[in-house]
Amino acid sequence: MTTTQPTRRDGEATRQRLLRAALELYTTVGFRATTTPAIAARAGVAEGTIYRHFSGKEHLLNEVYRGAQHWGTAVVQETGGEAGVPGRLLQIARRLIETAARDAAQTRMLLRRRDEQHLDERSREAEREFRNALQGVVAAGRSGGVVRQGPAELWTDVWLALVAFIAERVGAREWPPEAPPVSMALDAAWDAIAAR
Amino acid sequence: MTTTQPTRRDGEATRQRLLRAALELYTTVGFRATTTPAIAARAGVAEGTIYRHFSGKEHLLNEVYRGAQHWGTAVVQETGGEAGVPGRLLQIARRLIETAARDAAQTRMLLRRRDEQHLDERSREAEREFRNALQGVVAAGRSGGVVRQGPAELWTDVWLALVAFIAERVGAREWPPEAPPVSMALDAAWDAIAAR
Amino acid sequence: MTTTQPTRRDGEATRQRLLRAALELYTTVGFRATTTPAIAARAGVAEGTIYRHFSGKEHLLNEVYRGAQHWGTAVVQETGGEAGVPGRLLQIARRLIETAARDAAQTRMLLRRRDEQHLDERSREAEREFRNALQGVVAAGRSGGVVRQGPAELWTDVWLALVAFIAERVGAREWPPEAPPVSMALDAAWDAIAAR
Amino acid sequence: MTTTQPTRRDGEATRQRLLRAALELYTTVGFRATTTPAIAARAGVAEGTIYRHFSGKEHLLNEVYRGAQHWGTAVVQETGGEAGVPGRLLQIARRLIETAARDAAQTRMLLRRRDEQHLDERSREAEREFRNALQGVVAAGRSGGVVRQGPAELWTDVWLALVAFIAERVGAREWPPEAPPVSMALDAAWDAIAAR
DNA sequence: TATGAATGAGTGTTCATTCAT
DNA sequence: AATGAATGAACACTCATTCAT
Repeated sequence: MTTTQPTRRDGEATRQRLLRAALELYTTVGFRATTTPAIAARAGVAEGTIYRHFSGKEHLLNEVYRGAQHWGTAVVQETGGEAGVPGRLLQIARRLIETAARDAAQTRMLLRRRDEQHLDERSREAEREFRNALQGVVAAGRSGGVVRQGPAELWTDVWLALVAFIAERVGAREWPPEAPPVSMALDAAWDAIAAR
Repeated sequence: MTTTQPTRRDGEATRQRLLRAALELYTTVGFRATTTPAIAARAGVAEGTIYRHFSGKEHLLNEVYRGAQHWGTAVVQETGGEAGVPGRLLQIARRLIETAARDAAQTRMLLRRRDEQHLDERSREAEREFRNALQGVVAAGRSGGVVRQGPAELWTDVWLALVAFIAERVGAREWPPEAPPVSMALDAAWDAIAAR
Repeated sequence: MTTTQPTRRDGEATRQRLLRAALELYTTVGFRATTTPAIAARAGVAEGTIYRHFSGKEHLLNEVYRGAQHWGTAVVQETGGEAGVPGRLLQIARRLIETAARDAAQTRMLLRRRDEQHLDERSREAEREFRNALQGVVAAGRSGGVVRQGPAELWTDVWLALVAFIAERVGAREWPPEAPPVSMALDAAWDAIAAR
Repeated sequence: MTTTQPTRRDGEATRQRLLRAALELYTTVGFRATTTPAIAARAGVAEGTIYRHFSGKEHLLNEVYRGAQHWGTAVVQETGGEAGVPGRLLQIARRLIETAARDAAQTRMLLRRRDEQHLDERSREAEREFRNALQGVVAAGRSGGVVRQGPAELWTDVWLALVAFIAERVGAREWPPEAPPVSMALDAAWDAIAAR
């Protein structure tokens, strides 16, 4: 038996539970409707405990948001290898969609476009990193002539809008992650930005 | 006598001002953050006056939402004529985008996908009407072989996701309605659903 | 029967009750310990009602404070006539002490030196007006040679410190307003600042 | 062996730091506004540590208060010698004012008249001791005919009210301890209670 | 029809105190 | 003796809704 650290009352677990509770609430009802009583109840702690780990509701939102953006950035960075740009985008989309099937909240948090007024500078920076990582892939496609002419930023956003749409459906359990509409919509996403 | 009833202190104007104020607030800050004090202040009436015209905040939201959906349905129905399906979709998109340039709120309200928990059955019905009207166009394209194989519903949603993306940019004044990115993205929207 | 105004629900009465409740609490337990539930309970209204009349606890404090300072200024201005400076100061002190006997809160609020961090600029200005009015009397005494040499401001503060001490005792019902200690202490207050 | 006990991890230092931190906070922001997080932070210990040394916030306040009163009593007792009553009072006042210049908190705590609701019986007793010690000096003056007729208690309070006023100014660094207003006000304090 | 004072449930946050370590 | 995570009651304040005018 490898005991898990001499335990020291472990406030880290509480922190994680709070982050998870907030993530789930934010992505289902939005920031305003996510109340501190609800977060605490879902995390199974007292309301005051939130403030031992975060300076406030907004701080908690930002931590959660940042986590999702970092994860998204990692997803982009981990793909690649021998695949060409279309294949790499497909890998990324598949990873996001698979995750959405298991954990709708995380993907939703990554792709959502809401409550931006409550995000701080570091969060926006994390978002930019994710976008830039993805845009790097698209720009490579543009250079290679497989992506349409025009700003890579535009095609990144177009492609992402469609992937977000698919992930939302999968996250909502309307589509299984391997169902035909997913593949069809992924084809459409590529065709939207592919050079003709 | 065709005059609008003379004696009635014409609360209709008040009603319209409330609808407009609510529309603008909903589309910028969301349902929860749209408070009755804010609606009343923006409409220039007392808070209690809201309840002369609507049974509550939720009722007001639904009226506003329904108005936008009906307008969207009308936009779809008014297009057509001799144009083929691609041309007709383009007409529709252009109408929505032009409106977004002049009045971001209306288009945003039509295309937004949020706060659905607060919508009543009639509102959902109005939304379905709009979707169906548009889907009729797309389905015609499918029958005509110009739209991809697969469910018309799917291609309607895909196309709409991209038009919503464009309208949002235009409504936020990031793109003028006639700027190149608009046309490019509209092309992409069509290519996403066009038969190859 | 002279009816008191067509009544129009009269929110002014509520405002006055809130001011009075706050005055009494502030002068007995201090600003921090004066809670909004306590103010509302003492005024016989709901807690939310406070915010219909004042922007917050701090605003309410300032209104109350200003009221006391204005009253103090009026007391100084209403005295005078044929009496010399010593007589005039005595008149002022007597008015303050009589009021303290009937209404300890008002005099306490006028003379208290606490919670200054919560006072706004207008309140400080009102305080300065009171001090200046009183200082005018003391300065006249200095010019007339009946008050000690040295800054009139200093002798104003010294005199006021002792009057505050007396008013506090009277307000606390430890001394009746006409009891010997009051007169003796008033003599002492004058002797403290009188030219020898 | 005169060494301070060697093994004990000397929590006495912690206790002193807590007393000092509390003293400084109480005298600047008051009892209610002095929070346990603030006390702990200023003392450089964890919040829970407070409860190793004191049963609660109120206990801590009382210890601090008692310390100040005992110090005040000692100041009174250490003066005297060949000086007459006026000289002795002046010595006392000077000691208090000098201390205020170096350590505003201690003198403020001795002379403050606030938060009495939180003081326990022993604290009130300590306060009475200080007052009595001082009153002994004043009573001696009365017997000797140099202090006014009337209760010694009254003249003690009058004199102390003015010394508190001076000490406050000095503690607030508005007056240097040797500046002319200090001497003038000290003269006034004596004249207030001196037999004519 | 319109008002706006009043309400009370609910919000985010603070803090004195406890307790396992 | 010391820590600091956890608690829950209390706080200042907001807001959707009601109702007398």
